[in-house]
Amino acid sequence: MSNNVRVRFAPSPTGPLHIGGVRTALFNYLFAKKHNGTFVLRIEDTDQNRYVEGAEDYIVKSLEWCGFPFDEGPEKDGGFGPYRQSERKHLYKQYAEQLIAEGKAYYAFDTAEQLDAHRKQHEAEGKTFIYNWHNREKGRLVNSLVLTPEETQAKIDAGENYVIRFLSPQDETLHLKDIIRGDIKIDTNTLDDKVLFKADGMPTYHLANIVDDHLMEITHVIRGEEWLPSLALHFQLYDAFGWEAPQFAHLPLILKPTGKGKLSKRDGDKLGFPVFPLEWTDPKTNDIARGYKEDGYFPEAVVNFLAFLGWNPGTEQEIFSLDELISAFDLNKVNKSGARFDPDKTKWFNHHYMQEQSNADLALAFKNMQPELAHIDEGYIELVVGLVKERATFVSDFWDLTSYFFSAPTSYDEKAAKKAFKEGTKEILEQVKELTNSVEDFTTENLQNTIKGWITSNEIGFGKVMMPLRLALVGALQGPDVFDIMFMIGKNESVKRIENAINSI
RNA sequence: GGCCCGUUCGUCUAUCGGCUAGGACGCCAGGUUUUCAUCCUGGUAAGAGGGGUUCGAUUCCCCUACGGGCUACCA
Repeated sequence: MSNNVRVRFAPSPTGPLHIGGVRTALFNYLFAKKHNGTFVLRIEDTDQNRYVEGAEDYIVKSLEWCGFPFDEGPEKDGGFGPYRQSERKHLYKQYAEQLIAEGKAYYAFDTAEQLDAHRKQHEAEGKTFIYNWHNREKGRLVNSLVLTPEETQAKIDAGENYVIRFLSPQDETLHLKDIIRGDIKIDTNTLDDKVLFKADGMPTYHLANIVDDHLMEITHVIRGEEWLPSLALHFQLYDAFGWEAPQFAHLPLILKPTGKGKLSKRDGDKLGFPVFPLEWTDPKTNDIARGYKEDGYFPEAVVNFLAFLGWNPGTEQEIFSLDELISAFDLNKVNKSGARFDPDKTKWFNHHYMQEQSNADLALAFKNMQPELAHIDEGYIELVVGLVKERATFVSDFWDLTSYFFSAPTSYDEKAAKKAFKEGTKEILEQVKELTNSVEDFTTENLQNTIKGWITSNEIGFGKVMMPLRLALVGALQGPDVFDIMFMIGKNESVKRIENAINSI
């Protein structure tokens, strides 16, 4: 086996990629790049019933948007393809049969109904049904261990449905190794004889996974904690085949922001945040699930907060670019316990990355989003964005923050008007209008000098002038520096808005 | 029910036997901005409980409690 690190992200195309899956992909990517290794995408579509149209494409697009595309995968063969398990179908059966030939697996003919009845009966008796030697002894199970070879062959010849099950040993203690969790001991007597090969001719996840990881020379399996209970089986399978097992790392789960359980789509709907990277339209119901991209998150922000769900560098640095993550990443620093998802912190990250975007890029995004801006000069939008971006978290915040740069206020905030428009305000605004008109070279600085100078020399009080002036220009008591606003909208528009205010007091 | 994993501020987390238990988000207060927001400063708040081991436990071990996952011919 080569020394090159090879990891794989192996989702099932059963729907949009959950944010937890994106995190798993990210950790695989970081680990691979950290060790100059290869990041493989493998599509695990062995369950034909759950296949969803468009899901694979969605997965690929999601990884691209996040900024960590795979090195090897569907349509990108690195010499280990094909990368869809449905296209590798022909590979698996021989391995299952090899195990049968070696006495490490066996045929089972039990129907779903029979198994269900067994489980129900055990439950009624307060016992646990385990499909292994416990029940074999009683002869209730129909498989090649209790039937004679002739009976077994007869059933197969008759075309009866069968599965192939792994024969797990009696009275053994397995010692499993996990990079994140250390050593785990398992008593084989608690293990089911898992199905490796299904009646429909497809392998189960367990078989396909082990065969493919071996054939694709995967060195490290980094996956979610929900797989931990399968680890014993997987180790036994490697052992049964005589293959060297990769190293395993089971990532902690991402939990709901509040309440019990792991993060689900419903939490996002309920608390108002996406749980998918990209928007997804369900092909059957046409239901739309929102995505981080469409909600206005920057991929850098998504990557940064995802990286900190279950991992941290051990320093006090929290802002990391993808490259910085690669050099800082370490599987040994991954936490064991589940991480609650915090939508507020993701917003904080987005606000941070907003400040790092260029005004030109933001202006373009803003313009594309806002129909009112269709005919506005991009250079102007860029200047406006530069004035307000520090107070925005999303591009979609811009319109509320800047609409008065593009059109005059049509009303004045009631509370603000009460505060700003008082006795004598009308006269003051008349004067301000005159002053504004008198400024020849209409710059922020000249405006400021003129109006502030006038306030000071006449001892009027800044609040009495600045508040109504702001309200006249903006319509509310908010926004950046008043003189910046006047400069941006220009002399004529400034004068017009002051007049409007005078007329409405 | 059975098996497995976990447990530090409300949340994400640092600490790898010797600390006034650190940082970030959130929240609160003050300052800057003669507006609002940003920003800056400060504050709030934690090692589940009980036993051990040890000169000394958040840190190691055991029990309990709680949380999570798995328990399909799904991945």
